[in-house]
Amino acid sequence: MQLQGRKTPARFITLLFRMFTVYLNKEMSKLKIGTGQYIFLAELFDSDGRSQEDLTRSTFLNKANTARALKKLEDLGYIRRVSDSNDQRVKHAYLEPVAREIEDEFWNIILKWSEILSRDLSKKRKEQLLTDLEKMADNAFTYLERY
Amino acid sequence: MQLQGRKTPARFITLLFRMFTVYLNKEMSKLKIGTGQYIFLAELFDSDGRSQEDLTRSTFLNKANTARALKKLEDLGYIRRVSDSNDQRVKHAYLEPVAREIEDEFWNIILKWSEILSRDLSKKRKEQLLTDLEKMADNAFTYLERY
DNA sequence: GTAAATTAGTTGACTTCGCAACTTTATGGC
DNA sequence: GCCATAAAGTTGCGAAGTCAACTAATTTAC
Repeated sequence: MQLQGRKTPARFITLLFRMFTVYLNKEMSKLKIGTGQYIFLAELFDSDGRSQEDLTRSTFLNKANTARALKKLEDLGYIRRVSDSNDQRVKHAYLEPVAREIEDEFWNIILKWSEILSRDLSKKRKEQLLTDLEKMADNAFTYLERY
Repeated sequence: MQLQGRKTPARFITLLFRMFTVYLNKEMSKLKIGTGQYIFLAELFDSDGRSQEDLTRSTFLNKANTARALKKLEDLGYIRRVSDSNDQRVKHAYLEPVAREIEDEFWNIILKWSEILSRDLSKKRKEQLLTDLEKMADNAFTYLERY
């Protein structure tokens, strides 16, 4: 693969994301979900019952998009949305059993891609890389927070 | 920043891309371009006169999307599209002087983000990270090629 | 040399995403 | 308590992206 021109982290991340999207579009179609729903399912598998506002913040997507993606997941039967009893403005998203049924396959798709990416990297290198990726994400987050 | 749940390269890349998009949307609006045009301008600044097919392959976007994004860049006056004299099917995209005028500012926006990301990483660490990102991109590319 | 297959690009229909305006509910100041 | 403000979610509209069907030009097979 020949990336001509400037090699910056930003360029590689864009490229890696684009390739991941191509992969996801093919693999996730088996589970009847698209790239628009993938990220929300991942968040909910990590911790169920989050509010839309919370999901919006942790995905860095727009709240309008969150509302529509969750609506679609609800229509598909993967989640249900429940109003907070203390604050009627807030809606929490809860996974339905159907979602749990695909959870293993879902993570396998993500893990497979992660293995493809880190092929031929030593265990030590992989760990270092994950640490650095986390550091970058943290730096970006801190910057955007005080933007 | 608290990424709960599984820490895989794939998750971090998704997150980093999302944050980059938020940043780009704000910064690139100064140059009157959106995220849809950014990636094509970057490619053309790297090497001018590429064909749409070539740009489609190196961005991992859909050729339909390439056609429309270039049409928009053409309408904005940033590029012109010229048919190949040997193969009338092929169209090459060439940067117009107006595009060259914003090139420095364009790259500064990208470089600034790259610096934000790698803040507090040693020079050695940064180099290692770039090498590893390139390796991952190469692995992904190889995989998708023989998909 | 010509018909069939391939390739580059375009278009239509649809999904994903952002922005801004809106509704509804909650909070703060006085 | 009451009004202004804020906060969570929804909706309209336009931009960005995918897929599949199409057109036009080129290549391949015989």
